[in-house]
Formats: sequence, C-alpha cells, structure tokens
Amino acid sequence: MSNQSGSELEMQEVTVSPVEKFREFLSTRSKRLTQERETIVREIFADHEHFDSDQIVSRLTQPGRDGGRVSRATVYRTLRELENAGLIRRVARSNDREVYEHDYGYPQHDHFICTKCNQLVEFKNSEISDVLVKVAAEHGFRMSGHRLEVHGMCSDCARPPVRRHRKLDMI
Amino acid sequence: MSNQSGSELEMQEVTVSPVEKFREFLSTRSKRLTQERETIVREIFADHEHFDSDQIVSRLTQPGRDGGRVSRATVYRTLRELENAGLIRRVARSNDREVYEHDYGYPQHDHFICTKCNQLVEFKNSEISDVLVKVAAEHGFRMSGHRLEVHGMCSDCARPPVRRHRKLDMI
DNA sequence: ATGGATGCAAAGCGTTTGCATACAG
DNA sequence: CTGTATGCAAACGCTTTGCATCCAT
Repeated sequence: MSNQSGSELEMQEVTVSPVEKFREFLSTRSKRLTQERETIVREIFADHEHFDSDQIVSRLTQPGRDGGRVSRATVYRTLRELENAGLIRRVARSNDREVYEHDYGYPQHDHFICTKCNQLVEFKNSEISDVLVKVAAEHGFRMSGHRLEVHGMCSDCARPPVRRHRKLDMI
Repeated sequence: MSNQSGSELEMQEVTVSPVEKFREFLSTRSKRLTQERETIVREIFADHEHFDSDQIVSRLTQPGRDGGRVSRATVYRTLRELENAGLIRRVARSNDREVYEHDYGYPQHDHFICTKCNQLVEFKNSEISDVLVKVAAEHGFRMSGHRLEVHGMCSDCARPPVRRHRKLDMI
C-alpha cells in the first residue's frame, strides 16, 4: 500500500548522476564513496518511488543478491548522508515511519495522503510556495523550505460504494 | 528550547471546558473520565504552549506532586485518546519527538520552525487553506485537513550578528 | 599506510502492552 | 457489581553505536 504513485511530474534535466553527485559531496567532507554506498544510491535511484529505511534494508540484505549486499547499519548511516547531501529528503510520516523521496533532479511538490488507503499522491502548485514566501516575509522569517501534507480521501476512497460492482456483488 | 511562542492568535469562544468536552467524548465510547485523565487534561490545558509526551510525563510523575500523580503509561494512553477526541493534535516533529498543541478552542494555523534555534512560531493565513481546498478538488481529493511546517530562519537568527552583543562577545 | 567505513551484535530511546489490582458508572 | 483503567515492568520496533576488521584514497 501507499506507493505506486508513478509521478505525473516530469524529471528535470540533470547533468550529473546521483552517484557522482554523492561522490562530490563526500569528497568535500573527506569521506569516501565505498561500494556499499554506491550500491545503496543505485538502489534508491533505480526508480522514483517513495520509500522508507526498512524497504531498502530488506532489499539489500537479501541472501543471494547480485550487486553487493549491505548491512542494516550501513543503510541507516548512508541514508543520513544522502539526506545531508540533498539527494533525498523526508516527505511525510506514514505508519510511524519516515517516508523518503528523491530531492535531486526532481521538482518541488507536495503530497496528498489518503486517510483511508494511505496512498501518497504528489501534486504541484506554485501558488503555495508563493503564498508561503510572502507570509514568511511578513513575519520576518527567511524561508528555506517547507513540508506540507494534505490529508483527506482520495477520489477512489471518497467515491460512494453505491451502484459500483453491482455485478460482482452477485457472484 | 523550541517553546515560549506565546501565541499571537486569539482564543476562540468556547462553551464547554476541555474536561467536559473530553467527558462527552469518552461517554460516547463507554469509557470513563478517571481522576488521572482529568489531571492530564488540566495539566495540558493550563496554558497554550506546545508540548511533547515527555514533558507531560515528567511534570505528572514528580514525587511530591499535588493534584495527583499519573504513570507514564497512562499519559501515553490518554494523549492518544485526547487526539482521537480532537482536543489536541500533532503539529510537527522536533528533535525526533512528536509535538502536540491544543486543537480545541484554538483557530486553525500553521507553523514556522527555525532551523537554527528550533523555535516554533505560529502564523495564520487563510489563503493557504483556500489554495489547498482548490488544489485538492482539482485532483479529486476530499481534503479534511493539513499539516504544514515552514522551515527557515526566524528574524532573530537571520539578523546578521554584526554589532550585536558586542560587549557580550568579550566576556 | 592510514583514517574513514563496514558488519555484527548490543545498546538506546520513545512508545506500547500483559497482567494483577483498583475504581467509575 | 462489572467492565474499564491504572501502574509496573517487560516487551517492542526503529535507529544508533562500540569495536574489531576492512578498504578507498
């Protein structure tokens, strides 16, 4: 549940790959791009889905995995680095877990969270940040970013069950 | 840190006290308003500050406390009930802890969170929910609420340190 | 070679829960 | 009375950390 989301947003033109970007970040802090870190970055950027720590851990610690296995501890340590590097960011809390998404090569957007099916749906609206920048300024606040979750029911869950699946109900 | 905030927002006219409101809620679910629960509600609604579970726990479990001591487990159990009852709500995450605030008798608003001093500042702006309702509708989403954190630097922290505390710097 | 990184298992930390006892309705 | 609620301590689930070993630079 709570994934699929297949992004209606378009990918931005990016010059360097996530791995390269990460390597650059690491070098500025005299840290190293190890095989484990590269494995994790490739896994995360293989698609554009939202994810949480445990999903990555369970994929990368599987017994006969090609491309290198990585320990749970290293996944956690690397996720934190990737966040610091600006490659990923935490977007919401779902089921008491922090949900991450790509923050590199992906345009700013916000999320609907369906209170019934837990689905995360992205949406983009420039008015929101316009208003926020304005309001922040009015309060002497220098905005650097925001985190917005809109709660409610998605179209599927909101639709009344009436006269749907009539035939199916008779099976 | 991260409190004080003394709300510039005005209190709404409320007819029933939080305790009464809670009693009503509980009775509809055949639950009871115990002394412990009443103690917790009074403590929480004694002021309008933001708070987290641990703050309430440490206040209510102090050795020689008048007005009744309450166990840690009961505080957690009651906070959840108060959330269900709509008396409080979670507004943000700060220092890996869930921050609560009153949701009863208090108008809808959002928060700035200073990335430097961690201060939470409330602000009210009707345009935001107007935009959200509209955007939600466009996506077939039936909005029931939202959670918005605006990150950045508050006026105090953003102000350049130049010629401030000149004397203090020399201590 | 050498300081940073990994893996493992143990420790942390906020939160939840099982169970015997204590009360609100 | 009877079903809820409390308190305590143990259990949980996610995340972090100590330490010996390993490896990118």
